[in-house]
Amino acid sequence: MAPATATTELERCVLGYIAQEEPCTAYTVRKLLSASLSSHWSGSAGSIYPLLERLEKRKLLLVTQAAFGTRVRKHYRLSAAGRRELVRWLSAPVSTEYAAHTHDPLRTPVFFLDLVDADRRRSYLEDAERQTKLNVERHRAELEALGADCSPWEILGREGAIGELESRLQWLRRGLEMA
Amino acid sequence: MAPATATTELERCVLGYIAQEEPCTAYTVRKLLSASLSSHWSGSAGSIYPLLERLEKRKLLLVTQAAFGTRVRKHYRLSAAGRRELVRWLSAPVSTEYAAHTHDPLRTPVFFLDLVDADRRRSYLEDAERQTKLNVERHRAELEALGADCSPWEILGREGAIGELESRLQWLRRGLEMA
DNA sequence: ACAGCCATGTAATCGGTTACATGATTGG
DNA sequence: CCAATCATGTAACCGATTACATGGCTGT
Repeated sequence: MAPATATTELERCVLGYIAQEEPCTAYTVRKLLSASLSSHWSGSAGSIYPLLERLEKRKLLLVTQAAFGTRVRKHYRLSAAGRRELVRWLSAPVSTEYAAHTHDPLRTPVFFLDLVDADRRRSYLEDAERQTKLNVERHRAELEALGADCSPWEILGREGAIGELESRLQWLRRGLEMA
Repeated sequence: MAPATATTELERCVLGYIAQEEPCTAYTVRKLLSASLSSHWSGSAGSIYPLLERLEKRKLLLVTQAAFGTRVRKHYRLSAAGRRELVRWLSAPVSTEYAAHTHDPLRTPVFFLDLVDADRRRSYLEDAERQTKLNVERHRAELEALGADCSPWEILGREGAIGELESRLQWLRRGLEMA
């Protein structure tokens, strides 16, 4: 009987990080998230520390405490239940909501571009293209800098993000031809 | 002096909808959002009614009330300030945070696929591919059903979503070759 | 009459953010 | 020794979600 474990995307992502890095601390997780080139999650303290407490309370994590001056430093590992939850996430079926998720903050405005003049349209699309190109380069550089020790799935994941940006770029260029 | 107008993406999107449909009601906006194939926004009552109140309080919207039995029905239009805010959104420069946004809920798990066996990897990727393909078809059908009366930018926007899904699909297929 | 949809809202909750407070460690 | 950085948290807020409550309209 799975107790209706409504796990958020971020919670599962953190489970994944911990599985790869265990034993590790909250700070490790935060650094991984804030190092990400995607602005989707910030890895702020206010999100991670309570999240880890939640996972611990749900017995998905095992904690070992070590002295750290006056404070304690907690090292997290996955529990058996945590590993099960992770495996569940990494198995079909994919939630239909996740599959239906399409979103691009640069795209939303495009739906309304007929409301402004051609100059503004051009300047919007040009700026969007310029910034997206920069981001593609950033992602490529990071991918290249990635050691050969990382898993092929890590590489594939990063290539997926690059693919997302490149399709966006190509699409913006079609927009520019129209503008 | 713009008074530090921190407008959310959803707020601006609603401004855009109202500009296209004015005068219109909260319900119109809700229907537009919930009809969207993207699961990013739900258009729930709890989000839209308070949001419109906020925009009204900030003088971005003009309201005319009409009798509706005991209740009132509010018709919204853009104010001059609302139109300015909208134009600002539809002009460069694009916020760097928006430009850096890359996210795909189907991709995140892929980073951790080395943690499970080949069977689960395959089943995950196959299911993801199947569902994504379905979504591409849904989007295409809607695009085709779209009347010729809509703006070319509306069409471009929808094609952008399709492009996002198609790049995802292509990428999932590369994953399947690896799995 | 009443079932079912159209339409407007509210309340509780939730998962994140920013900003703040504070302690420990390291390098100049 | 002091500044910067590493590291652990907390508090206030915020914008969304779900669930609920209610009223009005329409067709049978």
